[in-house]
Amino acid sequence: MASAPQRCLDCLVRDKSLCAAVRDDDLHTLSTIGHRRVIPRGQAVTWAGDANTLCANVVTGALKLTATTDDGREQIVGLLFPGDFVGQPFADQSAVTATTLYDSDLCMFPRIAFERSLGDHPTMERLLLERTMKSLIDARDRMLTIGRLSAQERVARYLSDILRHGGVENDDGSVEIELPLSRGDMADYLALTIETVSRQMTALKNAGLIDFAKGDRHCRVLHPQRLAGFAEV
Amino acid sequence: MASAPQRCLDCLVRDKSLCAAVRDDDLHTLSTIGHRRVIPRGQAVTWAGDANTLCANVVTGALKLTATTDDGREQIVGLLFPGDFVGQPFADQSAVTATTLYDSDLCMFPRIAFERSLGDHPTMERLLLERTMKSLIDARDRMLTIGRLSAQERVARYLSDILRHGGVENDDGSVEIELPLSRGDMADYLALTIETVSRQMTALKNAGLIDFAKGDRHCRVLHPQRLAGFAEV
DNA sequence: CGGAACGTTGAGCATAATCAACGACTGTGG
DNA sequence: CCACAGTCGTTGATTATGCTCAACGTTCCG
Repeated sequence: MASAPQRCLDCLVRDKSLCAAVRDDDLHTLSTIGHRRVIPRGQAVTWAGDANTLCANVVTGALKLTATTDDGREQIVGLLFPGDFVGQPFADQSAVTATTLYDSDLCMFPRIAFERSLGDHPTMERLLLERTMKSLIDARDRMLTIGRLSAQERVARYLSDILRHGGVENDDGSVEIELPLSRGDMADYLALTIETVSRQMTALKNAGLIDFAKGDRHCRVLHPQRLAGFAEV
Repeated sequence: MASAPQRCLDCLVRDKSLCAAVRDDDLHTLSTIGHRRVIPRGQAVTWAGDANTLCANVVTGALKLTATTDDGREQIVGLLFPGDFVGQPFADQSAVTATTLYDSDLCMFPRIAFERSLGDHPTMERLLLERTMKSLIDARDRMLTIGRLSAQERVARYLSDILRHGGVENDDGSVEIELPLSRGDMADYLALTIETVSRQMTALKNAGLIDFAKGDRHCRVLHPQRLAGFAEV
């Protein structure tokens, strides 16, 4: 039996993606159906309502999952980062539109072939189940955020979430974070308008909680504790 | 090998619950770990944040899944009806509070034992995966509803959803529906207040779209098409 | 230089929340 | 049998939150 190709063994997300559930020896078949591709920033890889042909692992970059009304109102219903899985096995139609936020490297599989792989690798199917359940909890948690928190709380909560995942701590207790979303995308994520997001950011700045020394997308959180306090929940 | 007990073969949700993925011959082990219990209306069966010990199939009745803020703001993040599955395998903590909306008959399993059963029955695990993905789509769809629709649209959409699932059509094209939620629960479901829900219901009534001849919880939809039009999306 | 994308800020407004009162219905206990 | 409290739903008056519309600054890139 052929062994796994080096490009899979060396993959940046070998231990973070669904592939983590597959042993090196068994990686062969998966590797034959998957192919890597860099998708430029701002490009959609699946469209809500269209035929569901694609599954993929995010290797680098980030994507937003969006739902939209007929008249164009948009809601970001999920964010994907390296190691995350894109797509919905066993569905004929795509439920969401997936768009890259940066140039993103995806390891793409034809949906049908990927479904077969799931059947061949129970450990991978189990991991997908656990991740799907985790995504469901996230989605429900965001229903509470969107439905019941004030604009101020939503923004504070968003910053706190980012801080929890990838903040870099300074000596003085402040934390530096990179904001993966533009103000517009933050608005679509938090179900607000751009203007409201902007106003709440300046409000937090004026309150001395955060600072923007290095540009709009780089944020220094001066008082992580107090910020978390604003986020309630 | 022992065969499945008659109470399982005769079960109301034999073909609708996760058990539908298990053949009669294999139902034995599942039947030994499950026990039926009627939970009175308004009682919680899992609490968000508490130890996650329970999984169950809904046999009769209905439940709401809720998330709440520290200060008591509530959001209904899901509704469960006969055949639906309650619980989250592989998690130590419950993410949501599940509360009965009516006296409800549940077929309950200890979580750990149920997880073992999932491993023993790949077809059931597959069905759970598909249902979890379906729930995720529902949750994301509701994020759009809650985040981007007006009060009027949310209420119209809610009624349309119910109509689609279990409306009884009359000769004249109107459709009768039973509302499973009180105005208060509708408010928590749609991220509105009771007053706003009430006002929107009367607005729809005054617009000649719906009628309440048989009480507040029974609704006659006079113009399903036009109602759907109000729901946009 | 001009234009596009992004972000901020201000003024005014609209939608839904809040606060309050009231009616209908149900079950309980005197 | 009635009084009573409790739950549920409706309606009105007022307010506040966040949206809309508009202007303007900055950065980046052709």
